[in-house]
Amino acid sequence: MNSDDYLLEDLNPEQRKAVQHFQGPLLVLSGAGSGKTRVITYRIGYLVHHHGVAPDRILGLTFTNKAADEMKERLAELLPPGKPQGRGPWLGTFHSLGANFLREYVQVLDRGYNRYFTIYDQGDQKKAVKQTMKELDISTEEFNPGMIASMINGAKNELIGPDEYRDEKAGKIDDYMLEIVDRVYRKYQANLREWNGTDFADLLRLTVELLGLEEPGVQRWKDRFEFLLVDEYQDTNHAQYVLARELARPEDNVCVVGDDDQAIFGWRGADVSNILEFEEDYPDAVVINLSKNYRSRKPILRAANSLISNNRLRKSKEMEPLRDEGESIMVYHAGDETDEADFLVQEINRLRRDGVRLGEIAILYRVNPLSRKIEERLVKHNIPYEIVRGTRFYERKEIKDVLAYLRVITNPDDDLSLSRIFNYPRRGLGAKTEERVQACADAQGVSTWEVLTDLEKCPDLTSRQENQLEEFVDLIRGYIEKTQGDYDPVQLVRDMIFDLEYFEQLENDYDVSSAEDRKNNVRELIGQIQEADLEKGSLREFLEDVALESDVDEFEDKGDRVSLLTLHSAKGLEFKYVFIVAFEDGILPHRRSVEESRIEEERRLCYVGLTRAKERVFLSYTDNRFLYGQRFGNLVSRFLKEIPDEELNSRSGGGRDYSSLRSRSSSSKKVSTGKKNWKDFLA
DNA sequence: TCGCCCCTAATTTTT
DNA sequence: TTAGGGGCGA
Repeated sequence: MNSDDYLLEDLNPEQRKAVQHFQGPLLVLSGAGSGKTRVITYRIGYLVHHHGVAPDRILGLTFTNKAADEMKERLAELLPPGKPQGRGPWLGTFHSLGANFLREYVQVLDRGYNRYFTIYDQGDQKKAVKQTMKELDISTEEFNPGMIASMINGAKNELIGPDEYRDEKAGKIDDYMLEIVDRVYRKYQANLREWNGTDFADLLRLTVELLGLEEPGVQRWKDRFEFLLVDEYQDTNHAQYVLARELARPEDNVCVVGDDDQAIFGWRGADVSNILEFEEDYPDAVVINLSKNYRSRKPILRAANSLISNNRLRKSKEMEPLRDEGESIMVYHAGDETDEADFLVQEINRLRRDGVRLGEIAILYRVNPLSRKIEERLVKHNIPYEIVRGTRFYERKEIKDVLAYLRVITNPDDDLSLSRIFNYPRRGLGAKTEERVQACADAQGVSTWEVLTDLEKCPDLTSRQENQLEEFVDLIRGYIEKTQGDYDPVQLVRDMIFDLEYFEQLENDYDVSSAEDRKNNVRELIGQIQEADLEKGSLREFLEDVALESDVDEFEDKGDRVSLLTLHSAKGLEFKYVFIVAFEDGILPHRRSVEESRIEEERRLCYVGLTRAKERVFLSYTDNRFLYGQRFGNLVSRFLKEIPDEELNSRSGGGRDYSSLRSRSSSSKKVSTGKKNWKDFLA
């Protein structure tokens, strides 16, 4: 025994095997509640302490910043004094790895990108696509820009570039559509280059492309990593799969950790087959199944096991409950959605009386609007709650506005950000003016800023327009100049907001409380810039990473509250008591998933929900649900009968008599027959 | 150009 | 129900 083997003490045999595995490919199937994070962090610790691997030769890839941060924390506790640590392992998301790499090497691609490229998020991307379509005279009514954007993303995630798109997709999608997407994709990509911008998918795609080049710097960077760990491997898309594969080469010291039963992001390009086929990709892979569940009481786990066994596309395995028996799953048949919410209130109060903290309770739902009614009743009964992941901080309009100003200042070619601030706060530069300037820029193949700084390039502007444009250019130029020498970024932003009369604009556009919220958000942003503890004179460092960090709630004080969240965002979390509401066909499984025959992912979603619970699960449904302004007659979820009866404990609640509502709803033309079935919805 | 009103569509979310 | 976008009149 080595003195470093203290790391192995608190691991079970399977976990220990995963931690001790040294070189070569390793697949760790980590069921819910099996101690996955512990295995990953211990494994890194063990590589360093036992095998003497230099920490900076280890790369750990995650999906979220949160997961990466958590790993860093746990690892800090783990790597006790002893060896000088030097540079630590690289722990981060796929995207941040790509972004960092590209900032250093993107110019090697020689396509006009430079290290100050802007990273566009999903919202920006949609706008960019829309603008591109306008330039191409493609109707944004006939073709939904969001849909085109997601098709482009889909292609990028499959590493299909604009030049390959047509050939790759020919025959797979409708010819007409193919033609449109092909054109938009090419032009969109050309625009990104011109604007020195990338979207999220490009961070991966361009990284993969660059790694394929023989450039010595690139190869040195790549060879720096000797051991690779990938968390949540079931969520990788093709680009991420290839990226991991390339980075692992040639030694293939790659350890992937994941659970095919928790793959719930197929709709955004994640490909379960990456994990299902790992053993084919790496024939000499060692496979370890972490099947011991430390989290849930037996009834919960038996229910979850039974449910998920109905999936066909999965590795056959079962979680083994280590915890004791417990209470059965309560199924509540509510009279209507109000009755359902009151059931929650009642049960939560009961738990509370038994000494349960509210923070140990979660209410999970399939679609966000379901939270409304619940919130209403929780408020009414004075139960504190928190919506986990509402609108993300960096997606708020006011934050995007301010960031857009900062981006334009550091990268004026960023047309998209420029367009965002062009007339906000309003300065009399309307859509027509913008359109005209953009058309000039487009015609000459240059960025809008280039045209703006030389208005002669754009002949047919009225003198009034010219004056206003010049004023705008002077404004931006003023800020650009301020960033040339030494300056205090926080002061710059404060001055800018003051000069722009940005707060006044907000006050003008929103009611008092909303404007106040928004102003506070801007103040919060300034606080974050301050906290970022910038090197003297650079906003750039802050802007570089800001697009990749959407974790909001770091700064909010977490009191003792019930958590309300979607099933998707519950992944990776655990609570003592879990309520899953609207356990109804059409909602879970969702109607659209049923229509598109994607039941298995819905079942996994349900599985994820159940396995969040440590002590007890409550399922509720109603055949009388008011949602989207209509009343629906839903059936209980088909998943209910996939859970053995003996694990269930059913109850029914009263509801109002809805037959009388028929007359009332007849005033609404839409609902003349009272209740509707999901089947009829949008039929 | 601005602002209001009407219409429509409505999973899931991270980067 | 409600948010967001487009159309239209001032």
